[in-house]
Amino acid sequence: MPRTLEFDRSQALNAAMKLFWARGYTATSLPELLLAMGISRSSFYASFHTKRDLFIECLVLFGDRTLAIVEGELQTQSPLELPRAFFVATLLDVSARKAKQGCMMVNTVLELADIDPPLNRLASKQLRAIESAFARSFTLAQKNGELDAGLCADELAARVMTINLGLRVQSRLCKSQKELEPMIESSLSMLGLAA
Amino acid sequence: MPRTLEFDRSQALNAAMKLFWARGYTATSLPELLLAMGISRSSFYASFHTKRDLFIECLVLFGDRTLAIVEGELQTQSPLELPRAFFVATLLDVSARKAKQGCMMVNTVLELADIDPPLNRLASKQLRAIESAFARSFTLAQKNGELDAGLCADELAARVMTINLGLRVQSRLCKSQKELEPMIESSLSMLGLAA
DNA sequence: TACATTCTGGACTGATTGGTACAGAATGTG
DNA sequence: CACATTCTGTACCAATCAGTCCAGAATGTA
Repeated sequence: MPRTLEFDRSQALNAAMKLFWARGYTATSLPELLLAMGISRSSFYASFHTKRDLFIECLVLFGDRTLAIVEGELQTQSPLELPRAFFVATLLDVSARKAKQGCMMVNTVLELADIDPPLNRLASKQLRAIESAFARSFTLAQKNGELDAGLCADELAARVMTINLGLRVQSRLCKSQKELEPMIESSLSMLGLAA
Repeated sequence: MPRTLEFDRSQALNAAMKLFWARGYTATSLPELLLAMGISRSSFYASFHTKRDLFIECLVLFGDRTLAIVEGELQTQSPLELPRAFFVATLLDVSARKAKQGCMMVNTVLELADIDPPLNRLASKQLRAIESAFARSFTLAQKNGELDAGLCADELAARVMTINLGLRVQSRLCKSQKELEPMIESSLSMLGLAA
């Protein structure tokens, strides 16, 4: 079995994800993808099948990484600190470029809601997975007595998600990270989780 | 000066806006637009110049109408009731189809942020105009003593806007209006404006 | 070194994109 | 009725789109 693959698949996938993340599905053309991924057309179709298949793979990658951030913070942070840790990790502790790109799942939902329902459902599902992770951590906090058991953990998680979605849109507006920081503080105080 | 225009310009513009609103800029093709507007290619270019020019006109129309809703509610509602009135008017007191379309300005920002900066700036400006209208009404309420003068009116308006953006994204997810209603109540209680 | 196998670059396809050109239909004025 | 003017339908354009195809380059095995 001679001639091995001449490019790093996961590296190419990562480059594609960056591009889709920044420019969306429709506006990212195949030639642009090939250039960013550093591969040729035939290698592309041999390894990734279609543009849409590649997009799905990128979306899953992005969703998994985002979920990993939440789960990761859960290891070291108290559940009450989780929303702040998540906002800081994804909006402030990243390059200005990444912050401006917002969240790939949110971008996808807004771009493709009426255009490609299956992709919309996939992105929605991934967002719900993140919301569930928050809900689980709040339930845990209630059992530990860290969090008032009167509040419904699911509703609190839903509030965090609405705020989160709002902040993602704000980060795609002209706003710099300097403007974003007080917004995050303000949001946390709305949630009753201020410092 | 013989032969008058054979179509209703504002009606055609309205049809175009509906389509752009639902499907976004890139995914709406010229043939689709012509069909929805009920005019032919030459009439289109004679009256609207380019697809992009038409989109700008639609975006301005949408922004003006949204702002008119805020200003309109201001005539009859107390400033403290304004956020609820706005959410209800734009998310619940509309058809399910319209609710699912979200907000055209938000959709535009997310679709075109990196693709067409001038359009992004236009949509951002329109969103800021709405935020300003909220801020003005809160300042007024403080002078009337309806609202605690300790709170900063601008920051309260910014909070309303973040929540608003979050709800617009939620409305583009699979969520029905039945699921949206408790989210609105929950959001108002975060803002300290619950019933 | 020779072969089988696998990958790669570039030419090509048909469809679709936004935009233009122009002939002819329609209508108000004289 | 004739003309000038304006609008509209259609054919057309170059560019770009995603996707296919195949000749030839590259490499592990024998």
